[in-house]
Amino acid sequence: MHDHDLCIAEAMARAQRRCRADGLHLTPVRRRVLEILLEEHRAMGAYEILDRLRAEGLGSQPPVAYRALDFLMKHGFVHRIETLNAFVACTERPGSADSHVPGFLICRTCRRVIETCVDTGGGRLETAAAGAGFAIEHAIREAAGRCADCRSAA
Amino acid sequence: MHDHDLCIAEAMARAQRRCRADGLHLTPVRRRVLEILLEEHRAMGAYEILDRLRAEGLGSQPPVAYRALDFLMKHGFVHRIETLNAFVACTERPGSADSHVPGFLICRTCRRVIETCVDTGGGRLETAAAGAGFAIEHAIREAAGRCADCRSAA
DNA sequence: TCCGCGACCGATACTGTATAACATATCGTC
DNA sequence: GACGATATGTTATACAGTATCGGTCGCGGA
Ligand SMILES: [Zn+2]
Ligand SMILES: [Zn+2]
Ligand SMILES: [Zn+2]
Ligand SMILES: [Zn+2]
Repeated sequence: MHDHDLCIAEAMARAQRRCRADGLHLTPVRRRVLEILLEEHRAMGAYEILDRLRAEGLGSQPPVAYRALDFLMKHGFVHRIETLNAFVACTERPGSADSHVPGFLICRTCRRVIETCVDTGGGRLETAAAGAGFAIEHAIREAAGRCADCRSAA
Repeated sequence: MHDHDLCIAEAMARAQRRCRADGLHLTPVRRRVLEILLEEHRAMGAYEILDRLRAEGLGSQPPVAYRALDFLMKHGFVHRIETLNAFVACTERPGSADSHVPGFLICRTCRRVIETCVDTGGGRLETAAAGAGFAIEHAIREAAGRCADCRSAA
């Protein structure tokens, strides 16, 4: 069991420090989007996030949410889950400068996401790329399935 | 250099045999969608495929294309490229019964896709899944970058 | 002081992706 | 012919993402 309020507070404090240190503007909208993703602790669609913002008077149009998400992704606070067209707060190395290569375990029932750092290089994909003269710029690994909680609940 | 007409004909013949053997209905729409993807030899959006079908009088509404793609994916003739929300004909083990785990090298310039079979098990993602009690049902690996042709063209 | 500039936000409108729901057609079986 | 299973036609709508314009605010320089 984990103290989720504390978990959120710490993550927000870390983000705050990182932004201050690097001269990034963690504006109210951006801050709140990150907070929402940390609170939910699961993958959320852009329009679901937008609904929250709207309810709180922080912007009601798609570009508001997408701009905030772009900022948060660019600086490593949030990841995009391609298989869901959704977004999740980084739990592994949030805001790390070297954009780490994350792998995701995505529960198809509760949409909670387990993030892991995966190695690059040496895999079959990298071998094939080298053999074909293909220059990899960005790789993703995502696995769908069911988390421990949802399995025991069934 | 490869004889693309022959490449398509062989792939279609294989698909035909497989469907006959397994009692699957390779109907005109399904057949044509597979053929289009083989001809193009790159990732295509559902609506791009639909435009072709429409021009040929084979159906004009989104569900027509999506249903054909669902059939072709279900039986391993076509793969979905999650990072592009697009579809590509399987070139590795088309129609193989055991749904193989494909990895994709996706050129961001020409949208051509290199498919490779990647191993499952032993990777960090699998290790993390085992540790967390997460049951992986479906894993994907996609890498974006630039193919050899597009790199030498630049 | 005033101006220009850049960063952010607000809003409209649009494109693109995907599915729900219901109607129709076709075919082999009883 | 009635029936169930399968496939297709059609309408409507939900969900995802972008282009573009305009406004505001803070800040540095003429
Ligand atoms: Zn991360
Ligand atoms: Zn779950
Ligand atoms: Zn070919
Ligand atoms: Zn290319």
